[in-house]
Amino acid sequence: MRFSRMVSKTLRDDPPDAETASHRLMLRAGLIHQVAAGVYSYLPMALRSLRKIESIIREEMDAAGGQELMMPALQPQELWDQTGRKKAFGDNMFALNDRHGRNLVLAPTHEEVVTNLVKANVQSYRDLPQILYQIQTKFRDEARPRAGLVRVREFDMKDAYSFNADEDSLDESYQAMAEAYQNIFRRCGLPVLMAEADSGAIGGKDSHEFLLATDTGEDTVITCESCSYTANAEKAASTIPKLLSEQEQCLEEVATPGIKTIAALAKFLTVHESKTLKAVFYIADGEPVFVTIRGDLEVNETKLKNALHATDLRMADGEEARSAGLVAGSASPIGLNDIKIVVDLSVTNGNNFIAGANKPDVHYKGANYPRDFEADTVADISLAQPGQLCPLCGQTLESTKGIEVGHIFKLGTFFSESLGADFLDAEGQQHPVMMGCYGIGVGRLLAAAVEQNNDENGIVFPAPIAPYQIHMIALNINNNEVFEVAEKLYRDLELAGIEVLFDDREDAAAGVKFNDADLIGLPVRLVVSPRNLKDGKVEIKGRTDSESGSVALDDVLVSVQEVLASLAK
RNA sequence: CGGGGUGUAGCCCAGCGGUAGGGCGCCUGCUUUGGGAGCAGGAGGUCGGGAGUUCGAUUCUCCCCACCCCGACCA
Repeated sequence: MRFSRMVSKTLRDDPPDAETASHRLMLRAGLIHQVAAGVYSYLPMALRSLRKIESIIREEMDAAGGQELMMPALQPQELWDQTGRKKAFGDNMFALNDRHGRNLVLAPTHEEVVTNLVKANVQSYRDLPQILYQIQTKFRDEARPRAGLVRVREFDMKDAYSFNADEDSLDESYQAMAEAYQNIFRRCGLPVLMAEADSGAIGGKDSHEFLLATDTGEDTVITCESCSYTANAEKAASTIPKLLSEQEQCLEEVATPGIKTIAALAKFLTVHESKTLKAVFYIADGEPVFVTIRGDLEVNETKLKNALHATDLRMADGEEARSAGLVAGSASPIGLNDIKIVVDLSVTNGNNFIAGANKPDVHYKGANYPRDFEADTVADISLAQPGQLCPLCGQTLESTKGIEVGHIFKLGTFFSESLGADFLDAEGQQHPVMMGCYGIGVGRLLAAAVEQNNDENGIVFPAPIAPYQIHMIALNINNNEVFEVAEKLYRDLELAGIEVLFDDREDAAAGVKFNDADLIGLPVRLVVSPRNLKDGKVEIKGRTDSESGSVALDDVLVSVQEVLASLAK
């Protein structure tokens, strides 16, 4: 490709609205163009990268036994009513009417359609298992699109769906997909974290997320430094050091004037925060829930939601808390009636806690569970934190931010039961098909790759997904020799099947060309200039090399092939 | 949905109650070519939209819209 013919322009200034590196750099390098909030055009170079990622995904999906198909984005709402997911997605789903007034939606994902397709085509255990996949545009009306291509409303996504006769078979498909995912990210040149994940309201027993570690990621991953334990913070478990059990004390009021926070309480009474009880008040599916947890820990709302089997969970506001008889700063499960009480496991580990007394400026000391208050539910609802201990090996846990680029789920029979996708087993018994689903956000993966791979000068594309392999600059192209050598080299490289972006601009200064090359970030830069040609040489430099080298004109092709081969490893 | 911010040329921005400016980019010509060059000439704007105040509004007031950031949200 000739730079002079490219439709996209690089921007001299950083776009002021773009905060995250990938958003800023993709706009500056002319990879994407914003159309609306969370809606982008992919310019030719970004599309080339996207296609490369897609083709790696296709190869690995096919190798894992997947069959590609294409399904409509435009779907009847009725289909989503059958599974109840119209309501579940709510405002996140784009909905529209056709000319007859029929209700249609733009699909945020395709379980309904693919399950119906399988229902029509699979009747026997002999037809199973199946893995079907698609790479297509999906739509979600995100409450807040952000960070360029990281969270958008229209996006390119690979989704695979497995259909199995039983759990063992589902396990095999799930395992095959997990391995394919590892292959995909490795082949893209992207180190990925595979983390245990919350399976959500519909998910079955297993779920894993694939994340690229970046400081700007939306997800937090808890990892163990010494074993393989890796889990999304929403899901992660941790071992909390046991407290020494003391001789049980009596419940006794203690004056705590003006004390409203755990930190102030612990300081005032000169005890560790772990000797206090924290009280948090939630509304779960419209019903008030009182939660108590040790003062040094935080509530994990995902775990809480799961423990309550709730679909909607939020913190209660001050008014709701007051009307339930709670006193801000001194709230307590002790003496509470008529409210569901959830007690974190940590509260059963330790005794003689300092707890609120539901009276202003007064706390209890010597609070003990279950002597002094009851629980409707006791469960692990605490947020795993770095510094706590690994539930598998007991070593210290760490925390990393990451961007979720893939997610795999065992779905079970939710969709097949709602939509009647059954099969007959060898005994002639009818069963709903077991399902799994496996997604990769392709556009998001591109953004995450840029987010993870850049420096102060621009993008540093991993070679497998770079739009071109070579960025060739001709300096002083009006010089006849430069012109002829560069043109010939361009032809030779292309004939050798090497992808070249050839900066043939006549009017751009050397500095402009160098800066654009750094900004776009292709793996290898060649410079043809009068200075090097004097010695019969061409300059060659890897994007991450600090120094450039030079090679004789006749050896350029071989050198380039060698460098690219070493990058492919 | 709450909080904050921004809308002026392709991009980044300044400005002001009297009808709009700079830098970059773009076009023409000349000069120039190793890290965002120089000279000369030129094109390009319903100042986000609507209403109001005013002799006059890009500027003041109100309403709306769009976009960005934080939070809520993200099967």
